[in-house]
Amino acid sequence: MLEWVERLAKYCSDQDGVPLIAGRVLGWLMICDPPEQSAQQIATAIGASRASLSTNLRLLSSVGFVRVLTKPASRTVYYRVDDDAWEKVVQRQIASLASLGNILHDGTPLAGPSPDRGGRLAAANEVFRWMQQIFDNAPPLPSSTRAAKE
Amino acid sequence: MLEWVERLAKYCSDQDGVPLIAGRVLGWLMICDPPEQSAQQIATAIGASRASLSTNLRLLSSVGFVRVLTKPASRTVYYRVDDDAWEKVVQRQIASLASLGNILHDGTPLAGPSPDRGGRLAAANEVFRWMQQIFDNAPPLPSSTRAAKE
DNA sequence: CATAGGTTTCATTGTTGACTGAAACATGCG
DNA sequence: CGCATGTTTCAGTCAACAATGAAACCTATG
Repeated sequence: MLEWVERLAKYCSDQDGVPLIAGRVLGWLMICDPPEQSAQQIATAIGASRASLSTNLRLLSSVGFVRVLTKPASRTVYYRVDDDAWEKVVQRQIASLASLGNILHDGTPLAGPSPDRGGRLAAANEVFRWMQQIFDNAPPLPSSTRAAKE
Repeated sequence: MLEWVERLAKYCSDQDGVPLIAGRVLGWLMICDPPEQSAQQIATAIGASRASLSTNLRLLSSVGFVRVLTKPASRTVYYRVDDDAWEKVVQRQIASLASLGNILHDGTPLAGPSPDRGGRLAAANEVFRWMQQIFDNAPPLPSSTRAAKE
């Protein structure tokens, strides 16, 4: 249970630069029952200070990974992971790669007209064209399919 | 010229956690003439200490982004960006996302059997299946095409 | 075998950013 | 109005890491 949370948190921290505690929050919110929990509940579950929770919950909701919801007749705020959180993660990674492709594309005219037989920038640009093409021909994301069902 | 290098370096540092100087080295090696340069040359080009160059060149070659090559009758070591460097970047990002998909998949049995009507983990797993499928149906990478040409 | 050009190691410095406790802040209830 | 519960802000600590200069380390060449 908590080991799995820690595994996900480690991924977030190592690979994506997300604060460790934010990763733990995400992990916990993916498997907790019920799916919506107060800052206090999360804090005790993952063993972090309330201050950290405040900071990280604000971060996570500002980037759209968790939803903030309030229940009637209760003054506590509940947090819940957004159903499309991981889709956003994937989309952002792809967008980030695309922008890297743009940078490299912009660099093409700068490369010296040297005996650089088709290497370097040409190879780089090919890769990003390849990626572009893949996503152009890709089926729609699951979320849009889900939305269309209604 | 150097502004472009800086732009790429900033991307590397901000988005990928690569040290700023390593990003500058990569950028410079993408557009310099000739394509292979000594640590000294790079150092003066991007304005960094030789110590930093040593550290970052070791890093970059250990992860396969730059090649180390020596010329006969010269004791200086030359560095050159690998033609497939950016392809590796893309591949690693994809692999990283796939491993994230695995983590989330492994979490599925942990989710409480609560009234979590198809949300959360199910949605997450859909996204990664979607991604998997895309790359399964994708054309081969440019590098393999290039290799086949010979 | 000494030297010179080039590269690496080492210890230090500076900066960044996560994390925390304590205090301040809001808000529903008696 | 005061209290209790829950959340946020603030200032400070601490660890991690990039970057550097200086010194040590090769190794071809004369």
